[in-house]
Amino acid sequence: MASQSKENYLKALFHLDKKSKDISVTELGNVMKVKKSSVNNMVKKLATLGWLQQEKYKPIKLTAKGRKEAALIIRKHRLTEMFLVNKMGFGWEEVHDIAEQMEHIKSPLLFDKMDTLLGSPMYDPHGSPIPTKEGKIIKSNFTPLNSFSVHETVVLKALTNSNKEFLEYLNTKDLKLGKKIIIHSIEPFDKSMIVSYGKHKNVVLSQKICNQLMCINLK
Amino acid sequence: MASQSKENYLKALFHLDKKSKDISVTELGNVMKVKKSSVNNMVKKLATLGWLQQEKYKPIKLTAKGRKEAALIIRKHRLTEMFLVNKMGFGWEEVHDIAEQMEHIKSPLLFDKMDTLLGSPMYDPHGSPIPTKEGKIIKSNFTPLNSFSVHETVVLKALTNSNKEFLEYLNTKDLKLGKKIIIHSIEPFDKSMIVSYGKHKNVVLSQKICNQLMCINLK
DNA sequence: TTAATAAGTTAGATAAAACTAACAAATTAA
DNA sequence: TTAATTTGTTAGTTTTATCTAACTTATTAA
Repeated sequence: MASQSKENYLKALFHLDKKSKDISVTELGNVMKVKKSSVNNMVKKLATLGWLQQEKYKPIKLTAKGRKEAALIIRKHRLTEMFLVNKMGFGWEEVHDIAEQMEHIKSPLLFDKMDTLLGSPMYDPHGSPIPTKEGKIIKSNFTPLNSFSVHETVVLKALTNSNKEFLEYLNTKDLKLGKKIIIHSIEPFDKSMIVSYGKHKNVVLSQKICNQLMCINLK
Repeated sequence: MASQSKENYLKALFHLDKKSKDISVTELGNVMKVKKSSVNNMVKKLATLGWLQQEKYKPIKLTAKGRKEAALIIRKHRLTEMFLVNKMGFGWEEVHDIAEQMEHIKSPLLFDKMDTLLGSPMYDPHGSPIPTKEGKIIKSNFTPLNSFSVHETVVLKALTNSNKEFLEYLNTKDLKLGKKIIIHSIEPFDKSMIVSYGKHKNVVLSQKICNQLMCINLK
């Protein structure tokens, strides 16, 4: 059974892997907030666990085994977030730090129970897919609000970023997953959008915000 | 913020303190399953945290601060157990190991929420009192089934021991907290009792078992 | 295409929490 | 009351995960 530290590296590796396939020691160090010599050290240990492959001076490559292991940790994280929000009444902005600790708990039973009580949810409260018990992750076909055009109506399905400040901003705007968003216009110079959703009419959303709101076209 | 290891020592100290006031290095080592030199080392660190007082070759004395800190960890443990049983459908024999991990989670909010959802319970699923947020523990006036006499009727209120095997044994006997137990007779030589409770008539309970069933006289 | 810079590696140090082995103090038994 | 035993302490080692500093390889720019 792996230490919490190893599990955290593995998670970071997994997230970097999604973006770029090739992972650098420096990048991983930045994410983990440790020096690159520490990364180097740890990477050797993770290699002996079969979670990644490493050749001197070459980028780090996660193995299938490492990816699966990571997915199972992320499963615990996301199930916890869903449980905290849907069963315990937490706001979506409050659950990350708790899930960050709970994801290291060794108890298949606990997470199975959460899964059952939640009815095997496919997404967490921020719209991120929950990996299956087999470590499979469904690929969502959501695209940023940015990528849609004027007069389109879309549904907010997920966020690319779940940091507290962003979520609190969305709370002030009453922007929740599932909301139907109508795009009225797009400012040519700053790419901000004027949209309506629910009771909120002609709300301005900056490009930065729009880029983090993952949507699908309303059929 | 203290490490998990320190928190575990503190808990062990608290439980030993309840029994004997004076705590020895050897005793603590036995409970923690570490060598006494390790205990000695750790005790010095806990002393600098103000959790205990130590004089060379003298027994260890928990401070009020240490006792309070310990009570707050035990509060998290017992609230978790109660939550797992009452809100998630776990059996009382399944929750100890999970709570053992959850008690180290840093999130006052999580445990406040459990407390609220449970309606601020006074006891955990094994009948142990849940310390208050201020670190106070109510003293229960329960006594072992042993201590009662023939023809008395008592109510099972708590267990002195919550190990899995014992709890599974109680499950097979359908012995739950709150059951009214009538004492029919006591064997003079082995002190076993013949009792009835609920639908179960003339059940034999060994002295060892009776000693771990904490009851009160039915008024 | 060499020189500067960035990225990766190695060696040695530190802190936490455990260990073993040796020793000192306290307790118990002869 | 001395001797044996138990209990407690100290010193030095190990493992994990970090660090700094020095060094090597790779990449980028002049």
